[in-house]
Amino acid sequence: MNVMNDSPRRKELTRQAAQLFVQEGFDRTTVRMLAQEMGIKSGSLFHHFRDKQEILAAVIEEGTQNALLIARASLESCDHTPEARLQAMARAHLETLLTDRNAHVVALYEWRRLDPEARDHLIHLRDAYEALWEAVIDEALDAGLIHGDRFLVSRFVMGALNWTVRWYDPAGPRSPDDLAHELVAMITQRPA
Amino acid sequence: MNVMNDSPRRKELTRQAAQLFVQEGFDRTTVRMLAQEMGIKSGSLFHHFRDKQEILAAVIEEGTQNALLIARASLESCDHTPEARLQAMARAHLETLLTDRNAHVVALYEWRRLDPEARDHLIHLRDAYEALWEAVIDEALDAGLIHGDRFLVSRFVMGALNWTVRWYDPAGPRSPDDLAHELVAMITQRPA
DNA sequence: GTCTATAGTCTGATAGAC
DNA sequence: GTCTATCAGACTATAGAC
Repeated sequence: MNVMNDSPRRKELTRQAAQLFVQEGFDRTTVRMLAQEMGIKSGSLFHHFRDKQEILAAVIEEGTQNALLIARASLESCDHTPEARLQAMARAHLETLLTDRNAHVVALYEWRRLDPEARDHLIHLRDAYEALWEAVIDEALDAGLIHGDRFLVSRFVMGALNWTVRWYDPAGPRSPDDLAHELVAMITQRPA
Repeated sequence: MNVMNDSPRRKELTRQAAQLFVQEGFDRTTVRMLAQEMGIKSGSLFHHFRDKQEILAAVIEEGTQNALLIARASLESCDHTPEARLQAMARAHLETLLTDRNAHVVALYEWRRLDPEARDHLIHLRDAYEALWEAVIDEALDAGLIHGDRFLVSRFVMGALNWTVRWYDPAGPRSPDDLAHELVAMITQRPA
């Protein structure tokens, strides 16, 4: 069994697992469902992953890493104003949540299902992503664009964004970009 | 089996189930765990509830009903300004989520685990609670206290509040009331 | 790398005595 | 209203052939 490799095959299997975990939740997703989605039998799955937990860890690592990369790229290609940077972060966050609709959602909603060892391994990645957010929030606070406690504002903003997964309708009239714009408008107190 | 009764016994069992559902999640909570928490054997559990699903429905009904009652009471005993009312709603919401720490959390986080019939039965209760929120948001919008789209502002505010469950530390320095105050300050753009 | 077959465990739920 | 005993099915994971 190939533990901890990064083969393209494993990446693809991880992507398919993510989709099922979002649809059904980790606990309700059986190894048989995963295998079927991947077009193999359940026994074969354990050639690629040691156990079901390792699949979850792979999905969450992929989801957080991806969110981090996209957020960084987004920050590098936007205007250098606090408001533009805040908006870029919100848009990037929503796009990984609502457009890809898989690994990042799993990272947020199934984090508690990780066993302690996997959590210890992935917590640094998660911290890096949250640190990026807090830096951008800090800039907005320093510029007087928003007000309040840095820790609480970060948590509230991320919470508002994370919860969109529960109600957002991709077929509806609003794009993730619209949502990002409206959220920033809400906390910077400008009419949308 | 006593389906759909409201005996004090059943209420108490529902309360204990809620605690386990929050701790472990619905899927990972077995009927044996529930029975043990209740001080009976697993077979006896089915005298009070038809099946595991019915326990979940009872918890969610209890949690939403309670949130609705507390929110209404909170609105009736606060000042009649849009800001005070917004704060009262936020405080009530957080108190049912973070202080009771059971049934309302289950209502929010395990809603998707309800089977379709139970969802149909409970959706009106949930709608009533959300309508209360939207009314208070509307007042704040009309008064110019906040800006934006009524639907989006409601969803963002509720998301920010709901996500506190994931990070709030009851042993920390902040009370639910502090959080409510900071959230309202954030969206009304006043220094905390 | 995938298959078949299955071990071993846990699950929700039922039956019937008390 | 609670108990004991148990069923039938589903679950993760393994073994060994190809």
